[in-house]
Amino acid sequence: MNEYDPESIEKKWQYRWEGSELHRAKIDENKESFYIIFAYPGISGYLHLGHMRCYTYTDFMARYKRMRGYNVLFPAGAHPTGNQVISLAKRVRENDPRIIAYLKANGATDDDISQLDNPEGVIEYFTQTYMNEWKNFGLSIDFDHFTDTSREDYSRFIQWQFKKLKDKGLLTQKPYYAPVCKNCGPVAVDPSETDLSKGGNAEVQEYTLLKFRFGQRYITAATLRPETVYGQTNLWVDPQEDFAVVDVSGEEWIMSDAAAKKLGCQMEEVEVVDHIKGKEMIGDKATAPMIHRDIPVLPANFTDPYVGSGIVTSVPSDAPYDRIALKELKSDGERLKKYGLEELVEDVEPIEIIESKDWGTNPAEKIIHEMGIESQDEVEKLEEATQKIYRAGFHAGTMLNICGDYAGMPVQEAKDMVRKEMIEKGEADMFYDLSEEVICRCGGEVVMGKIPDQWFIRYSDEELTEKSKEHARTMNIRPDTYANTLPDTLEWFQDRSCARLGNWIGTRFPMDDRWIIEAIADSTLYPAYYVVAKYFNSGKLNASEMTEAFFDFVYLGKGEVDDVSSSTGIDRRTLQEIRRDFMYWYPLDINLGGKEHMTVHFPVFLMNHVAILDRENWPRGIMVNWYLTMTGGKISKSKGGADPIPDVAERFGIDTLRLYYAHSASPFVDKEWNENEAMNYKKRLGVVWRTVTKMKDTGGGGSPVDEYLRSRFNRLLARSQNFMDDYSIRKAANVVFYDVPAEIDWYFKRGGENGALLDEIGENWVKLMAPFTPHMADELGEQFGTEYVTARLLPRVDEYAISEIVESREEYLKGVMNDVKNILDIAKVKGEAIFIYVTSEWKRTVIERVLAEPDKGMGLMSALVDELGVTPKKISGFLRYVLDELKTNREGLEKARELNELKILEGDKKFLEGEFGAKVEIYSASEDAYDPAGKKDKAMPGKPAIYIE
RNA sequence: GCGAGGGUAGCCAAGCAUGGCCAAAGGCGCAGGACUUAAGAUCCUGUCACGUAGGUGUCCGAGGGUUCAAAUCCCUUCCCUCGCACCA
Repeated sequence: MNEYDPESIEKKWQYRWEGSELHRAKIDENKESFYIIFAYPGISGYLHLGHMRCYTYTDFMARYKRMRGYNVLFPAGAHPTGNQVISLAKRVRENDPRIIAYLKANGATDDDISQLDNPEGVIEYFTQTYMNEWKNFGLSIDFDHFTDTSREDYSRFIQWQFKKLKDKGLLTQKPYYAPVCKNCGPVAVDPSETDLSKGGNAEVQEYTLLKFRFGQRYITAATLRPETVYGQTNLWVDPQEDFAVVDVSGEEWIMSDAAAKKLGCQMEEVEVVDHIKGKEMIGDKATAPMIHRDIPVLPANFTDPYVGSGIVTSVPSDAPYDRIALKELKSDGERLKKYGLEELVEDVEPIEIIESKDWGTNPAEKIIHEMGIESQDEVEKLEEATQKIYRAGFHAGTMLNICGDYAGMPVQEAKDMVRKEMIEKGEADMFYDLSEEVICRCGGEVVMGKIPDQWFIRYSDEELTEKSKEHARTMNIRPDTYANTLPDTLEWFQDRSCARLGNWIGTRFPMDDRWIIEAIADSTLYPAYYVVAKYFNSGKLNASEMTEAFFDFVYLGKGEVDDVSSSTGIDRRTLQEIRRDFMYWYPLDINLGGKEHMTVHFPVFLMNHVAILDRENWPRGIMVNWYLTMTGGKISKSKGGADPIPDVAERFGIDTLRLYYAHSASPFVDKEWNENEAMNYKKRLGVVWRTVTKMKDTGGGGSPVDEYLRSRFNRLLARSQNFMDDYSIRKAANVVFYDVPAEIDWYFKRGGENGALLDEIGENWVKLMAPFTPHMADELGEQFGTEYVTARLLPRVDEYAISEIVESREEYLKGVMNDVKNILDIAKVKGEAIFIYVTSEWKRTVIERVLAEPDKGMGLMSALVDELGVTPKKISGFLRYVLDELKTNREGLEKARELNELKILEGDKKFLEGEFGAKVEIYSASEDAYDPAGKKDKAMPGKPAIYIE
């Protein structure tokens, strides 16, 4: 027969599947439905092998369930919501050489590229590309249900969803602070974010802006540690700097110009009315918040106008910077004199406020001493010291007695309470900033801005949270670790902003069309929409007909069909058909997605279902897959680093890649892509191919090993199905592609050649392969005379074929062969003749008696001595051994008891002689036989004695 | 920081829930052989150490403990990876 040629096979079958109805889901009330999706991809570039891992797992399950008799719906879609598509189009329009090279490397033609200079073109091109790649991977997707989130019909659905959320009181508006670009509006600050040109690693800092009364004005100082206000001793101001005087709702606040600008984005009515030089403030006093003490303003040069307010409140007990600056100042006579501070500085000493186990009550002093810090210019060391003290203080610190109402309280608790009290009393305010400079792709600066009327979905709602948690516990969630953590995640899940102002792709907010619904929020309930999308795609529905009444009827069963029909213009039959479709396919059985979704998509996916749909339609399962990585990091669409899929597919073959996904690692660990390993899977498929070929070409008669193969195959068949039912994809693939062929090899080795049996098992084996390597399976199936093995049912386990005794016979034989090999290895004998002595019958009798009365122990001795006619010494020795074995290996004893060893070995004498190229003689230890080394007595049931010469 | 997961032989990777046929599956790599050749082949054998008889010793990040018995259970400790919200 022919050689394994993946390329031609895969093309052939993909073409045939495409022309068939095999993957189209049709309602069949006689079949149980199984509805599975993968989390659809956002459109930001080409798919890579990491995505395909997730999609392929979905296909394994879809194909497996189909072959187990379920009616499977497996749709797909794409998610262009957001600004990735817009920015990609913009870069193409600007002829960005990097993006052009990326597109070309992935096979885009000049024609394609010319189409990509506008968002619509990008969406069109990539949705087509994705669909092609899915088809090329042999995914059994029903494309009749395809949708993407930029389409008008999808928007109709999302608007309905948000109306429902509004009706349930789950939408709310409140102020929100977020990174914004002046030109582009809100932006995400994230290392993988393509819309930033700088500062992706920045973190949002939540400062408390302390207000120090300073005459008619206030000096402001921003701190991350509001609880340390009890230890304030002075303020630090850079005498070289100029500061702005800002009018904030009638009060005058002093801060750096940069801070004033930032504050302007976070508060209304902020206006710079004056300026003041830093040195003008030096030596004066200001009244500190909370402690209401007058503290001096002292000169320092470590302050930074771009951090906080540019002015620092000094807590020398807990802040290494402050401690060292104070020391330096005190010993700098010249400077003290210059500003006339000699007396003022005398009383400024650290005030102990917090105690922690590791750092005592004066941590700053301790750490600068330990780290040998001598100057405020040693920035790196000081940053490290600050971090250390901050962590220790926050987690292990306790407020000391001096801290008023908060004395004795852990720092963790005191922190928020102190801040709250000061804000309520008007002595402080919130101030948000980014930890480093962030620049938008457009070149504009990104700052923290206040959005006063941000829309949120109220995921904090108690009833919703409780219902979702309760339901999550009943769901089928893989892996188990996620099943355990999901309820907790739901618990801490807070309100989440769900819309944004400005221009990007998405659905207009139905209550206020200045807003566009955000990307996480418009992709929670979409499995419900796939069902409807089919009717839109086929032209049976148009978007304008998708009214609130329509969706209410389809998803909630609300309203009379006649009313809905007349209000929407959709005919009754279509309405009823869609409703029936929805009720047939829903609920969703599995939502499969990458681990990045664990704290993002999956919780909101679940909560929106619970919030909006009836209980019977809440999702049943979630499966999370881990990443495929490339040396070091996760593969990223935005950063490239992954080979274009068509190239890889051509080199390895699709079935190879599919087997690689299935078998090289469990779905629940990260896996590093390894070409060498992938190559080995290609070889493995070659081996499988040849084995099947050999099975088909062998046509002999029956033999005793037939029973064994039948037993083993059925056992493995059952095992593989148990694994698949348990989502243990890797284990199932291991059985199918390694364990089964190993048994078939053994069968051939033992001289098996039963043509009918091999045909039967061969075809059944091919069916087992089908979910994993469908192209190869259909090709091999066809050679057995079955068209579309992938569309058949998996074979049923024949329980009667499974036989312990038949299998243990072969195990026994393997054991004996292993012992012989062992001896041949170590004992340097020629191995021309092998003598095997099977145990004496009396030993078997001892085992019988022990198994019959296991509690009697050595008490069995006297009866045995009478009965067996063997010397008591031999009996007691063996009995002791058996009693010992009984504790650890009862099963082994039971098996040994049942074997007719002599018969097995006699039957396979020729085989053994062939294997070892030696003469084999078999005796019972009870008979008188050639035994020059006195081995006979060593024979045990299940383990014969062996002598070789 | 918060939360989760993990460290098993040269590498990848099972096993751990339910302690005992666990020197620890399987794959890769490596070595030797067979075959016969240009194929990224295939097949067999070996691959912790020692051992001229199927055995013994040591071993599952490190250190303790429980137990007749620990890769598996408990405690301590070191190291690694990942997710953390307006990014999909």
